[in-house]
Amino acid sequence: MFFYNIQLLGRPLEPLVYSYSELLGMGSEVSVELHGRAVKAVVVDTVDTPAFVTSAVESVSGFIFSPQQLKFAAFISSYYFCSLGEALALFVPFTSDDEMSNTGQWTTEKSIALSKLQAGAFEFLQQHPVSLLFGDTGSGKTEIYMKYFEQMLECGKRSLFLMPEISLTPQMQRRLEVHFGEAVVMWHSKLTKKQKQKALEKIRSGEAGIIAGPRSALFLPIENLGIVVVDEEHDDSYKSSSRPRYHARDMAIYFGKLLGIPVVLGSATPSLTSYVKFPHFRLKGGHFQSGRTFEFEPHVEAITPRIEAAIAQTAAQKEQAMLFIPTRANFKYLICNSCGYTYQCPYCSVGMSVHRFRRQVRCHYCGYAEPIPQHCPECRSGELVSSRLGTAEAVEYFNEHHPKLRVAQFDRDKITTQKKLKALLDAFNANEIDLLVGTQMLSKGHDYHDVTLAVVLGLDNILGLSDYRARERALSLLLQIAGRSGRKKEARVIVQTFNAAFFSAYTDSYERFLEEEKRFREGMYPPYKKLCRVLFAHKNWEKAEAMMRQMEQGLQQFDRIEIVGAGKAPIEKIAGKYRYQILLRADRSTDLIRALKATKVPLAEIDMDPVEFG
DNA sequence: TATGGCTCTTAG
DNA sequence: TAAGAGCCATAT
Repeated sequence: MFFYNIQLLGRPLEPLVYSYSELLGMGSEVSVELHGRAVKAVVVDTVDTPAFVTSAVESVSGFIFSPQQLKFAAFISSYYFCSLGEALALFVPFTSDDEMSNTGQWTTEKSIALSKLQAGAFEFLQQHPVSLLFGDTGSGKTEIYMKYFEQMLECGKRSLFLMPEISLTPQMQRRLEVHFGEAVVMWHSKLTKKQKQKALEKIRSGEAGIIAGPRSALFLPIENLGIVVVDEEHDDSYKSSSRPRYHARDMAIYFGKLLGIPVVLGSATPSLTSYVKFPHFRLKGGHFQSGRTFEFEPHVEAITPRIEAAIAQTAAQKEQAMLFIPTRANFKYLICNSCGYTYQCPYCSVGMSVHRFRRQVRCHYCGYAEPIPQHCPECRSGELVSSRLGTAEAVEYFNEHHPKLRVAQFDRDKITTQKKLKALLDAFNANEIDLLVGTQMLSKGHDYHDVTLAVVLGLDNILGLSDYRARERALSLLLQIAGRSGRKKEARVIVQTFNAAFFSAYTDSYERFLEEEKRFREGMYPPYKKLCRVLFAHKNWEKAEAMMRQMEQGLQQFDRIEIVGAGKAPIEKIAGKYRYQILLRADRSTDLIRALKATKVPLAEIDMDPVEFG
């Protein structure tokens, strides 16, 4: 009988000991019984005969996690503070019915032609293990990636292409398939079981040459990988907001080092972190280098006469406009005009948003909804007035005041499926829509052919966040949205803000912003310092606070880390749980990890390199 | 005295 | 994470 340390997949547990009559290799995927139920698990160690009674491994699946995958998982587990079993659960195993065959034969339609500038960029990227392609929208970054993929295919290697969101995969798939046909495989968590199996078969057989998808694609069992490309590397969607709270861009870089293969990051508005850490190639130009004029209007978010006129005029010229508002629903808040009370969710310390069509107020954190209240529950006399304009309200406004204008709403409330997304983008590009009103969704790399007016509201709300990246986020958002316009024809960008001095200083050069932002971050924030957030959430606030204080005391023993703050989280309660947090800063992550490992208390949820501070 | 809901403990 | 034990409040 042999005894093994076994990690249960997806469970936050230390390894458990099981026995088996035969010798099992490290990384073997097995099925074991826990509480009378079969659970998938992985063999991670051999151990001596234990003093307690063990049960036997039920079955062996045949899939074996490679030494590299095990090493990768171990790194994720230690860096992001999760069990090895939780890290291993990220990886996609082959199942026994995935067929094995020979390596694929890849044929590409025709060689990808690059401009002189693009060729220069390509050469640059090839010379560095990790590099940043800092290219304006429309400057042809994708062709450069594709050239790299083509070259990989020629030497028999596969390429992994990461993008921030599932919603971006169909259009990229079409684009890749023009050149690479059947060698393209898209992977994401929303694929059906069948589609997943088909994709895995193609990966296993070697037919797949280019594997593309959002962050989960990083954990596919790809043999013979030659390059990893992380497109739109600045995008926060790469950071997982649940355990393991990994950053797929950072993990792609780690993985690339582990395999000894190049990693290419690409963005029109790169993160300061990548800009500082890696050599970059500046790819300028694109559709319309000077094809945008920016106008600034100092105003709180509202549809002003100037904006209304600009949109009407654009439509009159048979051209298209987009309107960005960082808020869903009709209004974000309902405020008492007598006592100033903001109508709050009973389960979360956030305001309820007004959804007039549904005649409801809804909490955007926990989903709780109720009929729109008529009177202030605090003073019982005041009227409730709505504030902070949202997309739905803007759409209704235009429907009412400009009935001939064809308006569509582009946000999470309206675009709930891939089908709806495609239908809307098709309609927009077929010129059946004059004005697209949307949230952050507008800023993602969807294809819009011919927008000549971009109106951007509410940036001050982002700039005003107490987040060290508020400036970076607000400016990159503006430039990403602006970049959706002016592709064929000169475009106008109207920015409603009281911070025109800030935005106007950088609209023509994100690079200049990055250079100046360095000074602001130096000695305080990433990439010059490491941050870590430790969150405590519990129904009982005393318990959450007690655990937080206990951990704070423990952390005070370490002198290479700084406790930036410890107390209530900015959003004190979500879904009935009270939240406390500790923010830590250090020069090196190893010091943070050492202190946290030694101090860990129950309830503590550790978020390394946080991107959210609420 | 049974039943459900909740919290806490523990898993091999 | 998920199941089981223990505890308390309330129904019966």
